[in-house]
Amino acid sequence: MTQQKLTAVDCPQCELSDVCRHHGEDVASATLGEQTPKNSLPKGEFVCIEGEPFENLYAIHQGAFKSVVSLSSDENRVTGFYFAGEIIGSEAVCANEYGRSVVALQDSEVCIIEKSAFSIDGDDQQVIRQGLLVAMSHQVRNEQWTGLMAAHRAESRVALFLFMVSKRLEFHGFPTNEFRLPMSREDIASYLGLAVETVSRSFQKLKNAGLIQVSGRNVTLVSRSALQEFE
Amino acid sequence: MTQQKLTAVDCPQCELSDVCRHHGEDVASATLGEQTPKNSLPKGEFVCIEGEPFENLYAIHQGAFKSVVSLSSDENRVTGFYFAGEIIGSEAVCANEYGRSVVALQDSEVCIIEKSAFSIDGDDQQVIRQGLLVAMSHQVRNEQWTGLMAAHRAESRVALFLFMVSKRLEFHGFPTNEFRLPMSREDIASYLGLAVETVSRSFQKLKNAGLIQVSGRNVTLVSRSALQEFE
DNA sequence: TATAAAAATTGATTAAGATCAGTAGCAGGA
DNA sequence: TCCTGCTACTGATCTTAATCAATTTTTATA
Repeated sequence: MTQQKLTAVDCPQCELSDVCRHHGEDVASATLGEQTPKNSLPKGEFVCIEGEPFENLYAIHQGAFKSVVSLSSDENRVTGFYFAGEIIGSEAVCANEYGRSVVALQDSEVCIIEKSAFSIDGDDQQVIRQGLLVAMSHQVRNEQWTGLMAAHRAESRVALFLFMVSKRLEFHGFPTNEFRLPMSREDIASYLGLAVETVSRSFQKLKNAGLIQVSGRNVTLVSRSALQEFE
Repeated sequence: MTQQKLTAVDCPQCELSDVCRHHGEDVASATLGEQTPKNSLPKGEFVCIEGEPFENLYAIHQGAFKSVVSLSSDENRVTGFYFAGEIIGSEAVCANEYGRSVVALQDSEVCIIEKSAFSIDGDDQQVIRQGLLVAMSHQVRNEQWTGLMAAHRAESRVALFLFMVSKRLEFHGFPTNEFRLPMSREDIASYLGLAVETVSRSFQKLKNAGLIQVSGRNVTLVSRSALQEFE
C-alpha cells in the first residue's frame, strides 16, 4: 500500500529506545532488544485531550499525528505535527495536564511511558529521565520552526514547511526526498495560518519553479537546499 | 527607574531553584537558601551563539532575552523571548550545540547550570534532572503560542502576543496587567512575521478599541480575557 | 541639559493573500 | 464497479498588510 511511506522506527536506533525499554511493569520480563508493548490507534483517534489530566507520555513507533488547540468555541487550530520516533505529551509534565489534543493522522502505533516512570517520587530511573531530557530538547529544537513560519510569504512558508518535514523524517531514518504527507491541505493551512486555497497555489508555484514534484499528498523534493533558501 | 518593571525572580519560589541550588563546584559551601552565583549580562550581550558547542544552560534570575536565528546572510529572525524564571539553552541538549543565539534585551542576571550537572556520565543528580524536565516541559508549552501567532490577522497576532507575555509574567509572579515590554517594536514585528509599521498600527487599533493602554513600551491590559478572545 | 541617533508613528500607494464561487479528482463504502 | 462525499485545484474580486516616504518621539551620550 502507498498509504504510508513513513513506516515504523527501528526501535534499537530510536532516540527513545532507553525510555521505552526500561519502564513499566514489564521491566523484569524484558530481555535485550525486546520492546514495550505497542498500542494501536486507528486514524482519527485521540491520544490525549487538551486540559485533561496527565497520564502518560507516548513515543511514536509508527504513524503520524497532529496537535490541535481550541481557540474559541468555533475555531480549532493545528499547532504541530508528530512523526515516528517523536514524543507526545511533554508539555503536560509541568502543568500535570495536557496542553493540546493530539490526533492520529493515520493508523499508528505508540509506546506508552507512564508518568510514574519518571516522577520524582518514583523509582530511581536515571536512564529514562536522561532519555526524556534529550527527546524534549529535540522537541524544543523542532518547535522553533513553527515560529519561523509565522514570517515569510505564503510560498516560502510552504517551502519551509516541506523542508522541515524532510528534516524530521531524515532524523528518524526515513527517506527524505520522496514522501507522502500524512496531513491534509487544510491541516497545513491551519498550521501555517493560510487559506487552503493559498496552500494549494503555493504548491503549484513551487512545482512550476521546479523545486518539487507534487501529486496530491505525494511529494518529491527536487532540491532540498533550494527549498530552505527559498525567499 | 521605570526601566524594568520586570524585576528578579524570588529564588526560593522559582521553578528552577532546585536546579540552581544543587549544582556546580560550590555545592559544598552552599548553605540553605544560599544561591548559585549570578552572572551579570549587560544589554546586548550574547548568552549563546547558534551553532556553537553546548556548554551550559542558563536560568534567568533577572532581565529578559530574545532568541535569534539567521535565515540567510542578510536576514535574522527573532524566534522567541525569555523572561525571568525561564531557561535558556534547552534545545542544545540533544544536538550538543545551541540552536539559536540568545541576546539580553536589558541588563540581566543568569544562573549558570553546567552541562556536567545533568549529563549521563556525571554525578547522580536526580533532582536537577527532574527540575530540568519540568522546566523544559514548560518551554514546550510556551512555544506552542508561537505557532498560534502564525495565524490570524495582524491585530489578533499582536493581541495574542500581549496575552502571552502577560501569561508568562503571571507564572513567574510578576504584575500581569501593567508591564513594560523589554523588546522593541522591530523585535515584535520580526517575531510575529509582520512589518514594524503594521505592529505600530495594531497597537493603536487595540488602544482605540479600548483593550489596552499604550505609551511606548509601557502597556496596560484593560481586559486580558478580551485580548485572548480577540478575533 | 543639549544633541545626535535610534525607535516609533502616521500617511499614501502597491502588492499579496483572503474570500467567494465553481470545478475536478480521490477515497471509501455499498 | 459505481456512487457519494470529501479533498484539492483554479479563477475573479475584495480586503489586508507590505512597502515607500516622511515626521515625531524616545533614548543614549556628550
